[in-house]
Amino acid sequence: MEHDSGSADVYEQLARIGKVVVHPKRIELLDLLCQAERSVETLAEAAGLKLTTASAHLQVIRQARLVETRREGTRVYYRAAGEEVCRFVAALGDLGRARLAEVDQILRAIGAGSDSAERVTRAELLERVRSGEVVVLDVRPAEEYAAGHIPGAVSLPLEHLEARLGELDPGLEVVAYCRGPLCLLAPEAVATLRARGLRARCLEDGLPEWRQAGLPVATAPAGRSGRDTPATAPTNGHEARPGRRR
Amino acid sequence: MEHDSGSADVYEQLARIGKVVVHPKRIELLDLLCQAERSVETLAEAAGLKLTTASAHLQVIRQARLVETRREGTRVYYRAAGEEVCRFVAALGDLGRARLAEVDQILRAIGAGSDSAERVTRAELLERVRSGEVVVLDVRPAEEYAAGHIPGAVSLPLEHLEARLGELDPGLEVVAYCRGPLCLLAPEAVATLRARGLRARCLEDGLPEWRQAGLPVATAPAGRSGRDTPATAPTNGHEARPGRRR
DNA sequence: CTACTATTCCATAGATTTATGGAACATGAT
DNA sequence: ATCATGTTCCATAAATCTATGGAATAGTAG
Repeated sequence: MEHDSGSADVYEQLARIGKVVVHPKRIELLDLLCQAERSVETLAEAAGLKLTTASAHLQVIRQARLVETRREGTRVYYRAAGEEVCRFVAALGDLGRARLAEVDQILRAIGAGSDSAERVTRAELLERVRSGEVVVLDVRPAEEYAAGHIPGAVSLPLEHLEARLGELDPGLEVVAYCRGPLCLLAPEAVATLRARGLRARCLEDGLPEWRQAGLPVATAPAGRSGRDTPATAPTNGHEARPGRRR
Repeated sequence: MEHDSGSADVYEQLARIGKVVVHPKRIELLDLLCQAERSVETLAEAAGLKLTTASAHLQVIRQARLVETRREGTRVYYRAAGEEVCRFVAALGDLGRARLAEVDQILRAIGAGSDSAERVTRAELLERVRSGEVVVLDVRPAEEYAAGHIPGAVSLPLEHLEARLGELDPGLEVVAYCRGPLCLLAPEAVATLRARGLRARCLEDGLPEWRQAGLPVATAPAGRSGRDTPATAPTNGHEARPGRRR
């Protein structure tokens, strides 16, 4: 009564968004989509879902307008519908880490927890990469690197890390990054590297946060070179747009 | 495979939070709790719920650790469990306004939409209130004013606005604020004031955003009895000592 | 102690959601 | 045209969620 009917409608609308994040797999899908555009099949596989189930989930997310689609031949590519989506997912993760002891516990179990004294800040990384003191490692899957990465970073997906350890200059410190605070790829990579006697640290957060901080993002084919050709890949329009910050 | 089992667990935990915002009334409750601490009965009434239903919803929110409780005599007071909660609710609202045309439409219908050229920025308000050019009006219910308000603001709940119009100096411009971008109180107040020929504008956003911007928040009696020594320790001084209204 | 109040717990009927197989569609190749 | 592939739509059984009345629980006042 204190609230007009108008407000009630607003909350009803917002619940449409809530409906998306009530299911763990949908959060996972959304998280993946904040990294890069992907086809249904790829998403299903990455999230461990049957195809039809994944499609159903994607429909739910789509009805909330949190994703947009693009058709390429017979495939349909989904992508996050704007920066607010990524910001929302980030806020959800932050809240989880802050309030749910379980989340922090899980993360901490592999050294990704909040005992992050070991993490490199974005500012520090920017400075040290400029002076050539460190090598930046993108340990996410190659597609995600291709869709957008820190300029100058080398793509070395975690799954290939062991096999390609030799490519790293043992004299340089490694700074690894991945999808964000909830992602375990970089912490695992760092653990592996340290076990081999290399100096390695994680970047604070991941690529989405880097992007949201307004820092430059490069898109280029996944290759194994230190050099980058910041050519915009036409195969995905996700980060092609100059996205506003803040 | 690509994801370790650990990650799956994390998403499962985050879905606990999602479960809260899947129901419109729970979003509404959370929104109210970001303004001030409240008893179950008050919350039920404010959200238009039966008591047991409200209690049930609050249990769900509690299980996600998004609220904390405090017992005072026979009453139980709920409050938002930290600033991250308010930030999350704000992110949800932002996302809704950005992506769901329906939300913006509803808000716009009463002049609270994104055609906010008319809004006063926080910086502007700070400056102008210092030089005494404007009077700041808190049009939320008195309890919420008591729990925290912009220093120097006058409490004049919307429901009493018409009756107490005479108290306003017609020479000064009025800046009204309420709960935030989704709240309709201030826009309505401004509409009323303008209809009477007064100069009036809304503040951008509401008190939670003011607080999150790091600006000072005062807690004090609304104009009645009451101590104003913050007894609670959480991030923001949720303190209420209202004489029961009505 | 008893009476009373504010809240939570419990049981349940009714509504909604989920996973999934199979059918239907759209697109590109033959 | 026909076929193959990737995706969506549809139907459904199993699981989960919601609102609500009534009972149980704490705290307070006589």
